Parts: sequence; structure tokens; C-alpha cells
Amino acid sequence: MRFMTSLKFIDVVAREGSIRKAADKLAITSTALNRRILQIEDEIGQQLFERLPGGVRLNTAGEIFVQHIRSQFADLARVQSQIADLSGIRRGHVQIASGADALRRLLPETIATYRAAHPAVSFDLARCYGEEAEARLFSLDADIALIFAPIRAAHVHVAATLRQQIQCVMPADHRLAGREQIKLRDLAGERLVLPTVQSGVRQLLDTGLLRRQVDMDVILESDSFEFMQNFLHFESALFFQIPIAIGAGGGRQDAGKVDGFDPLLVARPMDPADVAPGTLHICYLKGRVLPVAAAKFLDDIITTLRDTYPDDVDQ
Amino acid sequence: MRFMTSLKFIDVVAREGSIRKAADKLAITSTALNRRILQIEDEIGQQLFERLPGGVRLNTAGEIFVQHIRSQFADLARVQSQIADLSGIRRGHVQIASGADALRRLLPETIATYRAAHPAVSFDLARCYGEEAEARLFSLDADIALIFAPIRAAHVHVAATLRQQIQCVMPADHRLAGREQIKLRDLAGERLVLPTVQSGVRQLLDTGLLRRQVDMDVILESDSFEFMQNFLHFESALFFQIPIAIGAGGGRQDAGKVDGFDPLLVARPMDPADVAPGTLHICYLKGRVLPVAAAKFLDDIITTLRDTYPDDVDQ
DNA sequence: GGCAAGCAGTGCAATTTTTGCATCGCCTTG
DNA sequence: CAAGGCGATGCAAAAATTGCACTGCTTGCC
Repeated sequence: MRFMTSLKFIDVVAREGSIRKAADKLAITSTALNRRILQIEDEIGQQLFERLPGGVRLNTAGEIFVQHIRSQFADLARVQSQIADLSGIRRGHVQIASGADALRRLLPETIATYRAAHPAVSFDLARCYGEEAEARLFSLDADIALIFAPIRAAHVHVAATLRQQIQCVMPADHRLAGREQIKLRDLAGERLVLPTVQSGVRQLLDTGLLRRQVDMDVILESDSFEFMQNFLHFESALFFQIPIAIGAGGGRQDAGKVDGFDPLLVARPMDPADVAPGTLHICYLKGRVLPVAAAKFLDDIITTLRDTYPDDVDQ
Repeated sequence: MRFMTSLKFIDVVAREGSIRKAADKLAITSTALNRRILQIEDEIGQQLFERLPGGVRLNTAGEIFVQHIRSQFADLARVQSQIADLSGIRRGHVQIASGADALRRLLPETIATYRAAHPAVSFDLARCYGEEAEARLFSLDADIALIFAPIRAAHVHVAATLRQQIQCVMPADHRLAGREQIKLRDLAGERLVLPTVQSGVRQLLDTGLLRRQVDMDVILESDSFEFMQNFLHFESALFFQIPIAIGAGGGRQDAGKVDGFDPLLVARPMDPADVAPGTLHICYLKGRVLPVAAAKFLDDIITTLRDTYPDDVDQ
């Protein structure tokens, strides 16, 4: 896309914060890049970057312009996907920003199914927490975001939500494994593994714990489900996850099973009176027209979720 | 804007329907233009134009792509106006598509007032009928359209509407000049000057006349208010207009006066039971974010209308 | 039926634009 | 105060775009 290179260059310079670094990344000389930027600033009739001793930074005009550039790129991608769609080959690229929860089972399964139908569509997955996911939507580095946390920014459009009750995961022979529901005071004296404070699960737990003084033994904080799962094979403890992350339907035949097969672990829901259910938000940037591939995939996710959790999906 | 030239070229070729004609218009050789187009088609990976013996025509992919190009240009204009706005100089360009009605007094006055406040904003006025105005919105040749007719296309967003009762304009000494309202049957035997069939006024009149058989003497059809007004100085006749076109407020102190000053003509409303009131639509393309200047001007128009016709404006 | 006119595409040389190198002046940091 | 990083600039080399001359094609007109 020769006709977009200058714009792409500006985008990269904005991200790198330095013409020389950007030039390295773009495999051209800093002087060529510098002159392209000067030329565009000249054509726009406005300076876009502040020149600082340590590099460059977007000024207000630049912020506006770069946002425009990014939306142009996103729009071009949409147009190309739409054009490719005409010729029958459903090509495209879908960029997703997601919390760790959905990365575990929901996204792998949904993407695999999708790609079975449309093998020419490629995916890009960025694992990140709520705020960063929203930023990625805004900078058009993500088409779709799956956020298990409240939505902060007004520019995010929520296409669907999924209510999820936090589950307590424990060894199958744990003393609490027989309970239908776990209450916070049951955790007294237990060894706990908590997710990082940035995660939505942790925030919900903290909110619950604030109200009740429970004396617990937090032995570990981690943001890796895999690690926590394996850790429990060696030391008896409890950790917390939401159903989509452990692949267990709420109230279906595989309820209580972890990952659908791990015989050593079981999941039991927390009492909703103690820990409020959280909401997974499936969103995209407000006002955007998603590329064909992304729009279709968004549909697929929502359909999958509705099939799995028919009562908990809202649109 | 060097980085937009190739795209601009494609737009022009699409409009001209021929590479050579477009090349003439763009003051380059047809061969250079031809190669630019081949190059872009190569980069997109899709043919955009069908090659016909008499020139070129957009194919489906091309239609999509050209629409994208035009929206990019419109968006760039918005961004520039936004950037110019930052530096205090409110620069910009506003493109308006309007029926003849609003061109007469509403737009001249509103634009003059606007330009007094923002002298660096320039305007472009295209007089056209409903359907063409909508097409101009879609091809982004117009930011704002003022249409006195029903809206046909779904892609038009109506920002405000103004109800207007059709007025009958006549010499001040006409036998009907004393009436408060004119009924269709009053027109029997009168010499009438009608607006062109494309105009919304005519369509409303025709609808009314369909129901009542009135024997009239249509001596002239014209789409020029100026002509009709001057004609009445020479031959006694009636013609029809809406208040915004004759600069008369509905029920205000200048009601019944034409153009605010012409002592030879008076306007009397048609009986709403005979001729239904029409609606002036102030619209822009759905989903568009208007440039600062255009958005501000749209506001001004609506404010002006609301001040003049407080009871007839809806939003 | 043939011929002129109009169209898009192409090979090649001229021209314009872009790039890279060397270098400057500026600022911060150690 | 020196060193290192930054953006800007003069100048020559490299790459691209452009224009000219020409091809092959179709349509329409004599």
C-alpha cells in the first residue's frame, strides 16, 4: 500500500516517540523518515510533533491526526475484507484484546471453529487487562475486546454481556469439595491463591472480603491459570476463576469439573450473597463498522456463549 | 496532500468514466494516470475498474473502494477543520445541497451571519432537488442538505425538521388578498404559476389538487422564485411558496409580506385542509462526524429556524 | 466493408522525488 | 565539561514517476 506509507510512518513515529527508533523499525534512514514527516507537517500546514531533546511527541493536532490515520487503516482493512468477501474468499484479519479468562477455552474453541469455516482469516490475540483492552480498541489495535471488568470509557460499545459467578477451584479431596456453594467464611484458615489485583475476579473478591473480615492465608498471587492449576497438584490450596475460564457450564452436566477432564480439581461456585457475580463484556469501538471477518467472529462468540450459558447472556 | 493524490485520481477517474478525460482534468498524461491506477489495483489485489471500449467503469469492488476514498477525504477535511480549530483560527469549508426554497433568504442570511463570526470559513452551495441532494450527501459532495420533500434514502440522518404551510403569493390588489386563508376552490379561474414537478411544493399542491377537481389556468411553470416574483409585476397571477422562501414568519408581524419589503406582493397561507403542510428536512449523512465548521453551521441553521418558527421546528 | 476516432496499455528515456551519508547544532546526563 | 542521543540539512546516488511514441482493441460512421 504505497499510498499509505507516509501515514504508516507517522503512526510508527508516534508510537516509538522517536524518529530514529521508528526509522530503525521501518528499516529506512532516520533522515528519510524525518523528511517525510516534515513534508506532511508542511502539507497539513500544522506541526504534528513536539520536538523534545529525547525525541518527539504528538501535540494536540498530532493526536487528532494520528487518530484519523488509525481509523483510516482500520477502515481500509474493513474495505479490503469487504472486497475480498465479494470474490467468495472470505479473507481477513481479526484482532482481539482479551483477559486471561477467555483465552483459556472460549477463544481457542471459537477461533478454531471459525477458522474451520474460513481458513483464510487470521487472528491476533493480545492478553491484557480491562484498561489496556479499552485503549487497544481506541487505538484500533484491537477490533474486539473481551473484558471481565466494568467498562470505564464512553467510547466502548458493548455488543453483549455474560454474567459469571466466581468459582472456587480446589483439589477434589478438599474438605469443601462437598459443598454446593462456598461462603467467604468457609475460606477462613484456608490457603488461597489469588489472581492479580488488576483482574476482575480479584476485584470482585476484594469487594466481598472488604465487608467480611475473614482471616485467610494468601500464599500466592498469580495471573496464570495454568500455573495455579499445576500448583494445586503439589500443594492443597484454593483459587478462583470464572466458568468460561475453567470450561465448566453453570449447572450443566460438566458443572464442577475443571477443564472438562482434570480429575484432581473441582470447582464450586461462591455464594452470590458473599461475592457478587461479575460481567464479561464483549465490546468494540463505538461508531466503528467492523470488517466482515471481525463482525462475523463477534457474532460467533456471542452465539457460542448464548448456547453455553443461555440464561446469562444479554445483548 | 501528496499522500492522497493517488486516491483523488481514482475518484476523478470514477467520476469521469474515462482515464483520458480524467487525465485532462488532472493536468497529467493519461499514461501516468493509467499506471497509477494499475499500480493501486495491484496493491489492492483487486481490479477496481471494468475496462470498456469507451472508457472505464467501477466494478463492485471499485464502488466499495471509491466510497471508502470519499469518506477518507471527508474525514480528512473534518480532521483539518478540527486541527485548525485548535489554533483559534476557525477555518473550514462547508458544502450545502439545498432546494431553491432555502437559497432565497434562509441560507444567505445564516451564512452571512456565520461568516461575520468566522470569516475564514468558505461555503459551497449546490441547488438541487431532493433525490440529488441525498446523492450528494452520499458521495460526500455535500455536508448538509436542506430538503423540502420526503426523505427517501435510509442513509440520511435528519437533524431537524421544519413544518411549513404553503403560501399563495399574489399582487397586493388581488381579489384574494383580503382572505385569511386560501382554499383550493378559490383558485378556480385564476391564472397560476406553478413550481416544477420536482419541487416539494408542487408535489404537495398536486396531492391536494388530485382530490379536488379545480379548473385552473396554469400559465407557467418555473423553478425560479425571482422570475415568478418579477413576472407578477407585469401580469396578475398567483404562485406558491413556503414561508422560508419568502422570508415571512408564520404569524409574526411581517406575516403576509413578501421578501419583507416587496409592497406589490402579498402571501396568504393555503388552507391546511386543502394542501397539507410540508416538511423541510435538515440532514446529513448517517454515521458521519461533520467537520467542526459544518457542525457549527448546522447548529446555526437550526437555531435560526427555531428563533423564527418556534413552534414548527422538531429535532 | 473499410477507415477514422477513441480507448486502455506498454517500452523507453527524461525528469522529479526519495533516500542515504556525512555533518551540524541542540539538549540532557554523567 | 565531555559524551551521547536527538532532530535537521546539504549534497549526491538511487528510485520512482512522468511524458512521448506507439500498440492493440472496439465502435461508429461513411
